Parts: sequence; C-alpha cells; structure tokens
Amino acid sequence: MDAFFASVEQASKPSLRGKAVVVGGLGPRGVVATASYEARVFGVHSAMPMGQARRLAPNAAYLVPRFGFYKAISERVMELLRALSPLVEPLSLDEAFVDLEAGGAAWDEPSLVGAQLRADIRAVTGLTGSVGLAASKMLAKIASEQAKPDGLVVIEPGSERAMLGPMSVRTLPGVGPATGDHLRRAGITTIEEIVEAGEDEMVRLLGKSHGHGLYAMALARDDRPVVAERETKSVSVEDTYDVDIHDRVRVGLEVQRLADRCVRRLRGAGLSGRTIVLKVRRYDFSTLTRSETLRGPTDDPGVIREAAARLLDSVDTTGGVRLLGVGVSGLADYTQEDLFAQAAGERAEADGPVEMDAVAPAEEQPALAERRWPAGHDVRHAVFGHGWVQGSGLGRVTVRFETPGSEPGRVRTFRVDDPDLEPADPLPLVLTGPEASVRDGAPAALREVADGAGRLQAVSSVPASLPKSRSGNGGGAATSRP
DNA sequence: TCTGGGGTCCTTGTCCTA
DNA sequence: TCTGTAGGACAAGGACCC
Repeated sequence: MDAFFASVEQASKPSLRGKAVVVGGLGPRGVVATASYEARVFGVHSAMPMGQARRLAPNAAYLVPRFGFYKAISERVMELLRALSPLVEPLSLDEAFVDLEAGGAAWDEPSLVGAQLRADIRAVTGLTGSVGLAASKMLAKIASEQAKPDGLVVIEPGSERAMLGPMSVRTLPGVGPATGDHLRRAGITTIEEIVEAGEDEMVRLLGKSHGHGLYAMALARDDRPVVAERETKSVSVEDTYDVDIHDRVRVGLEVQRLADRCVRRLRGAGLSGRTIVLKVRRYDFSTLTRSETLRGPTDDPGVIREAAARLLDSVDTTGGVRLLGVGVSGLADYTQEDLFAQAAGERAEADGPVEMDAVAPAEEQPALAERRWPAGHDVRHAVFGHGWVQGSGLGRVTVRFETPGSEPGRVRTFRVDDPDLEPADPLPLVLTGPEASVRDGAPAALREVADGAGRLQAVSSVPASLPKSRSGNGGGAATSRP
C-alpha cells in the first residue's frame, strides 16, 4: 500500500485529502510512522523524530496511529491476495509476497493479474496499492518499490542483471546504513561492483552468511520460497518514556508492568516461552539486553516477573533510563504444567488471586474529565454527529465533523468532559450499500472493517508476493503494497 | 525537544559436555 | 585420569525491516 497509514487517514478525513499528513507518536520522543506524499515533499520521512518533522512541515496534520483500523483494512487486502494464491506471505500491515504460480495464475499475463489486483484493492478499500511482479521475492520487492505510488512494474525474466547493475547496493534487501557504509569504504556502491568484487571478497567483508547471500542477490539469484505460515519466534513489549526514569524503584515497577503486558500478549497468542529478555536503553541511548533461560517454557506472570526483576538487578541504571522492554523467546505452544502448576498454586495461596488480576486488563471507564482525545481518532457528538479529533489541550478538544463520504467538514471546540461527546469506531472508507460497485462480498466485508476496527488487537500484516519462476531462477514474485 | 515498537537473523564469545 | 577438541546451548550485541 502507498503511504498506508497516511492514506487511510486521508481517505477517512476529506479535509486532509491533498494535504501533508504525518502519522506517528506525538509525544516528546515520538517518531514518524508514515508521511503522506504531500508531507514527503518537505523532507519528512519514516523514522524521523517528530520534532524534526514539525520543523520541516509545521502546517501538516499530525495524527496518532489507529492500528486497529489499519489492521482491519489490511485484512481485506490480504483476502484479495489469498484469492489469487494460497501462498501469501505478509511482511507487514501493508505489504506481502504472493506466489502467483502456486495460485495457478497465468504468468503469461502478469500485468493483467497485477492490474486487476490494484483495481480490486481500490474498490474494496478506496486506497491505492502498488504491485511489483518478478521471478523472485527480491526482484518483486524492488519492482514494487519502483511502482510506488499507485503503479505496476513487471521485471521480465532475462532483464534482471542489466536492471540491477547500476542500482545502489542499498537497493538490496538486508543492506542498511551499516552494511552500506561498510561496502562504501571498500569502494563498492553499486550492485555491479558487488559482482565485480566477487563472492570471496563479499564473504571477507561481510561474513559467510551475509556475504554469500548478498553476492547471490547481486546476480539476481534468490530462490527463497514464499512462506504462508511463519512461526512467531519471540514476543516482546517495550516503552520509551517521555522523560528518563532515575528512580530505581520506579524502574522496577515499570519492568513488572511490562512483564505483565508481555504475558498478556503471550497468552493471547496461546504461547509460552523459556527465555526471558530484559532490554534497557539508557539516558545516553546505549542499549543493553540481559536474558535468562528457564528449565521449561512458561506463561506464568509470577515467574516472568521474577526473572525480569533478577535481570534488572544486573543492570546499572545510574544516569536514568529512556526505554525498558521485556520479551520472551524460545516459544512453545504448551507450558511446563508439571513444573509450574504447583509453584503457581502455592503462590496463589500465599498471595491471593492477584496473579490473574494483574494479567487481565481492567477495562476501566475513565471519568469524563480524565478522558483522552488522541489526535485523529473518531468521535461522535450527540448533536453534530460523527467527526474526528483535530487536537486537544487545556481542557478543550477540537473536533472536525466530517465522514469519508462527506465534503470537508466544520470545526468545533468542546470541553474535554462534554457529556455529548464520546469516542466512536471508524466509518467505512467506501460505500457499503447496494450502490457500492464492488465485487461480490466486498461491501459486507468492509462493513466488518468499520464496525470492528476500534476493538481489533494489534500485530498483523498485509501482503506482497512472488510467484515461482518459470524461467529458471526462482519464480515469479509479485509484491503488492496496498 | 534526536532517535518508536515489534520483530528476525546473524555473529561472536563463553561455557559445558561428550 | 588427564588433555585436546568438537559441537551445542546460551548470552549479548548489531543490523535490518516495516
């Protein structure tokens, strides 16, 4: 998908269409998750500190991400991809690989498949997506990057080497700032130069795994299959604090809180794990991890809390910490009941039923005056109807009243405790009635998107794809960025 | 106002065991 | 019993991706 989060916000908010929109964390240490193409003109891009973005584009709209809504839309796009092939490998909420050959799609007419897919995505979501078609995942990914925004690029078998040669090494997946720099210091800046340097030199520079892999990719060789089901390897949660925490007791409490959140996620996924990892980013941005491996997998909050606390004991937090995280790896879909049930039972007897209470999130309704109004989130007013939060502060919240199908709306300001104002679920981005000119089933599906969005959990993905080649090297891959 | 959150994979070094 | 070695598990950090 093209500038996915920002595009969703523009589609839901008519007054933002054609305007610079930046989605990301709005706190003092927030970064940009996605910038609309209008905002990119000012130099704003993903991962940029929000403060810097505000200096570059002071008049842009700054919104908090609505992951539940994005995920629901992503699911609709994934369904379209799964209709093309059973082999769909999501990379993130807005990107996936599809093995078209496994779906029996006519690789003779790849651009027709791609064009139809893009039309379907637009019909179902109202958003634009870009499609890259090629014989391997790597090439399909490069093609989809070239296709953005709102385009389709096909890399014909046989043309790969010539196309890749002059491109920057940074084009290759797995070459980030560090590897790019490393290669540049060795005088290698283009893919062609990787080939000229030779495989041995790449291994010498980058190590066995990375060296062999990169050299193969430079030759356009990539036979990685599209994998539909990927096992989760770890589950973690982390928080960056607006202000560094110096108080050791508070640090300890935060670690316990994170451990509980991590357990909630773990249990939500039906998993347990053996290795507990504590992550600490200190005031100077130096990052430490400490881990401990248990005898068997657990999802017991008491056990994980205790392990995290032990790990914290080995970390010097003098000077303050800006980030804390707790993770679990070495996952299994069972627990060592025999090992832990007894211990948990004993703890429960000693402590009362606090274990599970601490893990079950209390859905508390905040008092009216304490309600928070994140920028960009939907609201409903008893008199003025549906709108979204344009901003809030000093006891006031400013709302623009408009819907995806309306003209740009008017703005009104209310007290944050106005009883007529309440949070609302997002509305569908495209019409869902019989007048909607969408393919079978799509309107109903989209209605689900809107109705359920506000309550969806996090973490899922959208697809790009890649078909197995008919020409020797891999397979045809299509990546689609919805 | 410098630098989020949730992941994966790889490398290196250490320790333990056969 | 001692020594050297190979391999696996583990710990920590780095790089990368979206």
